[in-house]
Amino acid sequence: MDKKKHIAETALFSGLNDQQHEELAKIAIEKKCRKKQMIFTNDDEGLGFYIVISGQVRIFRISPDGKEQIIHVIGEGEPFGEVAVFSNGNYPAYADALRDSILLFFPRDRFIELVKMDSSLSMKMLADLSGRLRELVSKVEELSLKDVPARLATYLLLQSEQNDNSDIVHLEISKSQLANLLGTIPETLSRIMRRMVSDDIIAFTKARSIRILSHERLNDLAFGELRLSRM
Amino acid sequence: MDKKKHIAETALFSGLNDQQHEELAKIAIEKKCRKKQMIFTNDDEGLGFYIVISGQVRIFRISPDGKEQIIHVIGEGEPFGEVAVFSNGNYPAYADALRDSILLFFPRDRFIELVKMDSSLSMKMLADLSGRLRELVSKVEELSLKDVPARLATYLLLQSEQNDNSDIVHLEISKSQLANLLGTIPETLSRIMRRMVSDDIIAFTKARSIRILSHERLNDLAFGELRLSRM
DNA sequence: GCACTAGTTTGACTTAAGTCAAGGACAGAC
DNA sequence: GTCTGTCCTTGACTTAAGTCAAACTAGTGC
Repeated sequence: MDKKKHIAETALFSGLNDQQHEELAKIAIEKKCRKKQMIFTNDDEGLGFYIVISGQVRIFRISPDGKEQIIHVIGEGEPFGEVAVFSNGNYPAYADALRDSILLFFPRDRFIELVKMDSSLSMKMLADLSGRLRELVSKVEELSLKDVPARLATYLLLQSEQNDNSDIVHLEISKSQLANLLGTIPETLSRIMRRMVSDDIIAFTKARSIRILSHERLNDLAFGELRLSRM
Repeated sequence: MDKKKHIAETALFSGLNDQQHEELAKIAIEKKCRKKQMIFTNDDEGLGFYIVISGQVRIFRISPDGKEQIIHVIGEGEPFGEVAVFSNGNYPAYADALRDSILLFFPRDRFIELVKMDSSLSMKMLADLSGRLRELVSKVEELSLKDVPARLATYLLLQSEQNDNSDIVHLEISKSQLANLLGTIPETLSRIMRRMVSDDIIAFTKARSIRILSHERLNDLAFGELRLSRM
């Protein structure tokens, strides 16, 4: 595998120069994991961070009675586990693979050496962590201040936006995992989708493909200006 | 006001040397604000970040119908607004003063110049943002996976822990604001406190002073291993 | 000390969403 | 094509917690 090429293609490191990519590739270790394989838990010491080269990883927490809350879904080219690199201690959550995945692992000590020597790399990492914080602030808002239909609407709009405001949203994760991401259970998600179909806001073209019938009404739903009909 | 002295006393910058404190003091601007004064909104461009020298600030989001979710309560010596410095765009939330406050403001452009020149400063900021991320991951977990009594129990245990596991917790914010922090409403908070008093888990010594009667049962409540009696 | 305002508590009632169970649909392996 | 296991849907029911309103308490300013 051409580690340097993959590193250069990530959003995180793409603005760095060839020499920097070379240095990063030197310390990066390729790791493969199978679907459902645990990558780290919150009992594990934070020995480094990862970038997904192929596949998909979720970062999540588990409650004592086994319920899961997904914090992030990490797609190709994206980093995860950075927090443990820059603050002593364990990883703050669990990470496992939603699909068979190939990862690059950056050992903490060696990576920190690079960061200390290279201010453009440290600026990249500061921007990365700040972006993560923005996401989490929004997630806290949604979990506290929005009901589940509004959360789903927000998610669908965001997926559409990442696809040039396309009418078709292809779910990149299963509905059960989507429920875990939205802070609800699969039963509730299923019911809400049915109500959105009944209200002509969305339609299902295939199992995991949703057509948005009205961006405007979906937007109103996301911002609390519309409620779903009861069934 | 001796800016350099205050900067040196903050957890964020305390490990830096005298010269660094000098540089930071040169760019820092003192700002005063009154209780309830808005410091920034999420429509404001992120021109810099702040440190609380005295007083108390909350970072929060508001829903369309006016409900508030507090993201962080910022006490003396603590920074806020850092996210906007390292990622382009607006501040990610609102900030206002819970008490009359004195702040130091660090303009974004001048601060970034310092960070780029000084790897120990960039490492400090990376650690700061990572600590913030840890807090937010826990908050997401609590809002999704814990009921309100467990959230309150968790909060009280944390306050106690920060006071050497004292039996007495003095609430540093009003109960209404505590409800906003815990993602609930004052009515619910009041009812749950009453049930905890009835179950002999806590007692009120004064309006804002809580005596923890059983750390163990409070801990069990926090981790879902105990439920409150109904009233 | 008094009046006013803000914060808190309490009651009655409603609702969003969870629990539990079972059936249906889909995907993968042989 | 068939079988098995997993994912998803649906129904019945329950519950945590929210809404609305009013009363009570605490804090502040004069």
